[in-house]
Amino acid sequence: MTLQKITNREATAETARRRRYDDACAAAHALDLLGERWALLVVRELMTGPKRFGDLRRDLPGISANVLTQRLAGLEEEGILVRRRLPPPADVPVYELTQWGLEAEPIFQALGRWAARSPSHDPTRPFSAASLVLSMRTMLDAGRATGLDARIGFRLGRETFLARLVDGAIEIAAGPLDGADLVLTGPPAVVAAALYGSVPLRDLEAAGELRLEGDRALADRFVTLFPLPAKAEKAGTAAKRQRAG
Amino acid sequence: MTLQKITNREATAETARRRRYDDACAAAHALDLLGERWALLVVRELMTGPKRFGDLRRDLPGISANVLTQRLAGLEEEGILVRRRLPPPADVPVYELTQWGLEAEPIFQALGRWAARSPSHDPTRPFSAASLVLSMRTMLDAGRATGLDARIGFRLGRETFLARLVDGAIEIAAGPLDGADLVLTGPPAVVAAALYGSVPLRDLEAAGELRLEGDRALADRFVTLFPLPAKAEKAGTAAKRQRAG
DNA sequence: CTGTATCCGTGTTGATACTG
DNA sequence: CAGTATCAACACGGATACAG
Repeated sequence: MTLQKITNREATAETARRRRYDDACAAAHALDLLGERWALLVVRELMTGPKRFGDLRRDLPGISANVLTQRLAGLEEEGILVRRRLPPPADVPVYELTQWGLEAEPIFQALGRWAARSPSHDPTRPFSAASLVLSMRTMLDAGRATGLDARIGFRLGRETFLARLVDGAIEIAAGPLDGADLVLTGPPAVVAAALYGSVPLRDLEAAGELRLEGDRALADRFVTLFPLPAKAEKAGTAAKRQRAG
Repeated sequence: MTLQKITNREATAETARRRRYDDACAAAHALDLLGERWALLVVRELMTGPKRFGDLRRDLPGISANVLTQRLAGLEEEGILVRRRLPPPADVPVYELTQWGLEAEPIFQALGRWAARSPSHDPTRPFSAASLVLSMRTMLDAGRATGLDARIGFRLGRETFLARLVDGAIEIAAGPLDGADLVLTGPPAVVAAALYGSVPLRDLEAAGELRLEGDRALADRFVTLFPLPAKAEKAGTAAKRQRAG
């Protein structure tokens, strides 16, 4: 049995090496590190702060426990995250990105900005709190936000986030909602519907899916700050044009 | 046999749907589009212009013909690239990114910038011409390049590229070397060794791996324009520090 | 040259069960 | 709650051979 384990480990190590791209390009190396299925989404979920194993399972619909275990081990080995224990009295294991892991955020911004133009993007899927936070950081239109100075709180499931809008920039972090001018409470998908789906705030409120507390005029302006780019042409259209031209 | 094919197609379509992330996050959708093995590298190779099937096979060491076929089909279906025929007398099939596909370049820049800090990055691997061009666009230090106005040509295998340095920015495209102040000839990996590996130009020249024609002082300055970021801490170091702190 | 067909090893997944 | 262990199904990737 031990022999079996050893040969298995050697076999998987060997194939892991074979599955890497034999390519000096740094982008290809990034895929060696983050390209396995689920890896990037695990990192995404940790971008807003440390999480427990069970949190990650809940926030990544479809991942199985053993795959999550493998990804966490691999990402830790590469120095992208750290497994540690919260100090007592919590004393529970959590996974936390390293500084370098945190610096992967521009990757999500580039991916998100680009894919927002995809004709086949379906936004009516599960949406995690971390995704919402990252998307706001990504999609804020600096021009539309200039001159706005405000604090907006979000209650998304069990977590709370505070956003500070200053001079066309946005800063969002998990934490208490002290001093918020406005607080939005609801599932991430509903907040997203308001920001990106052009669903009127009062409709969401009337449906009981979203709760607003505080400066409602601020809320009305806030939902206009995240314009989506135009969709790319559907597959085939571009080809037809090329043939016609 | 036809029945077999049909059921196979249905089966693969079904699993393709299952293998997508059930996630509204745009970054997750980007992974649905580009996350399959080799997909992103195929796009990378096309970032510098249309290529033929055989070119892609050559420039992607390790990809197999059927995988390349599948990826090209998938990327075409999503509207990321187009298969077309070059006009006579060439009259050969080529693959070309759509406008939207070209807009994926920031993804490579984010991935490359981040992975350049990886402790496990091994730059002594095969290096394609497209990778070199993208890496120069990514890593140019605008500060170091200010005030520099020059045209530098590259002969990399069968292809030639002309870079225009203007006011801290770089523009590189495939094309003739007309009006170049300097021309570098050699394999992409050797040029990379000069730009990123701090290998002196005259050593590479003496070894017969690189040829310089034109303004040699310009060459000496050019190779200083692409500084690499500091490596992240090795896996374990950060963890130790966290435990110690 | 441009792919397609086929075979096979194996990684991924999801389920179940189990440990601490 | 936080994983580990095992297993079966299956599609994917890779190599080779082959076809238009």
